[in-house]
Amino acid sequence: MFYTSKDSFHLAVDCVILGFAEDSLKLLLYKRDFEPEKGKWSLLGGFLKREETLDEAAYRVLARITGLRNIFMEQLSAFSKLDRDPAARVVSMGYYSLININDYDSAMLKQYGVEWYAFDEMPDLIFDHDEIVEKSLKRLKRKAKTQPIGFELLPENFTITQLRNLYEAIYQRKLEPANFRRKFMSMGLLDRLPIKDMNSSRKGAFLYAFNKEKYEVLSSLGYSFDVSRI
Amino acid sequence: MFYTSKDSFHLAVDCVILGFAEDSLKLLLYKRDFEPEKGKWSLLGGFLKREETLDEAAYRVLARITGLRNIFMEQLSAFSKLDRDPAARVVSMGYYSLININDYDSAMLKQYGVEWYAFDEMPDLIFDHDEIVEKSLKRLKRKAKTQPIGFELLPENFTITQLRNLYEAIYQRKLEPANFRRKFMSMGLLDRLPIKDMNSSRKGAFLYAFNKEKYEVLSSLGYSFDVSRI
DNA sequence: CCAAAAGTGTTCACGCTACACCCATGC
DNA sequence: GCATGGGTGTAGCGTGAACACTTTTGG
Repeated sequence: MFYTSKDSFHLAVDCVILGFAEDSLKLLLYKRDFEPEKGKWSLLGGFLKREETLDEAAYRVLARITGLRNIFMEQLSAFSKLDRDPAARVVSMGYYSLININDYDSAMLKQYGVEWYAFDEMPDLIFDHDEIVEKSLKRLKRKAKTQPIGFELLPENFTITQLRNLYEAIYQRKLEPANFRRKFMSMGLLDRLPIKDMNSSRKGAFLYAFNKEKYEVLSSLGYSFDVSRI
Repeated sequence: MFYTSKDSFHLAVDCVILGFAEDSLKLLLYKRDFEPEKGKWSLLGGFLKREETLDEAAYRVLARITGLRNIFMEQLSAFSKLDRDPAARVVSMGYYSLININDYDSAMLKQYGVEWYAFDEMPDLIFDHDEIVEKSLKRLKRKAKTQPIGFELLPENFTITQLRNLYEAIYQRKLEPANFRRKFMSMGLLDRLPIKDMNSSRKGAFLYAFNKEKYEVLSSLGYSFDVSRI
């Protein structure tokens, strides 16, 4: 039959799992307990199975380690260099996901040999995983400007200063506190709670929640989220 | 050995080849001369071979039909639904490329059974190829706003009106001629030639050329191409 | 009262919008 | 001279950038 004459390939998914804590972006890395490259650090990955799509495989890998479902996750791109995995020809689909680091069950960390790393303290990764990480950061930077995906990285309630710290970590530059606040307030997508966070200042800072429903309504009416010019 | 226990898959590439003529965007479609779905229209595609990357496979497919090389081409995303190809499990990587339709050797059209279609006159496509096409249009729309990729679709020399017609086709809305002209002129990336195109008006319209070198210099200095607000 | 973070006000400049207007030329 | 598309001028408005200022409260 026609198709059987064609080459076939192992297909994998590799996930860049991003979180935000202590005012900086982190990613979850895995210390390999199997060959090749046993003992070295890598992204979380796995092989595609016959009865699942790539997206399903990526969610399976994520859920196995973090226990989390219904997470923001997106395809990056395919990585298909001939010798990227020295042991065999493997084509890999890169994914990235954004998780609220507090939701993450830290008991899982030891159990699976995974660890959070800030980007400037990251060990060398195997294969072309550095390239996948780089791509995920670029994507996050681009996407955060026109879609409210930043909130995926924050707890449900947050102060404007926390939100600004997140955007400063993503954009990698300082943002004017006054103008940043006004910009986000003016979009009308943040609900102010009658609660103050008293940890960071004597005056206390109001907590806010992102109103996803309102975003979707406005979005469907043609309004666009745009924080590309802050 | 570890890897041999894993499933393996046929991998394909499918290319959305876009051109611009008669003030509208077109794509190159292929009338299949093999099963499955023989006689129906599809994107140009092919199977990945053992000794090539996905990008190489996409360029090979493009070159075979158009004879063109050094073309703008980019990965869209992977398509991996279980039954997308009824004959076998095939995971496909979608690509899109932008070509100057005049460079295209029209003798090839008949020889390979391919044809240009405007989007509103497009026949139904096989498998999930409509989805791939849709994705390519979305990508083009997004990308054209912050990168000068529109020029890939035009001949080397063009009038400002032609350029505006292209952007109107991409954005799918009318643009103010006066403001559009000023916006592009102010970027300093268009070289005016001492030649007028006399076809479209009595007065004649100057021809321009996109100065890629200047763009790359400015780009590396941190200036950004941005026509997102016209 | 003071320090420090939260939050508000205000000015300025730039760039987009809208539309009026001039230009060149073939008929 | 007039119709037509090419091209310029310009007033008004909105918004981002910068920075001064007020508020709150624990020490």
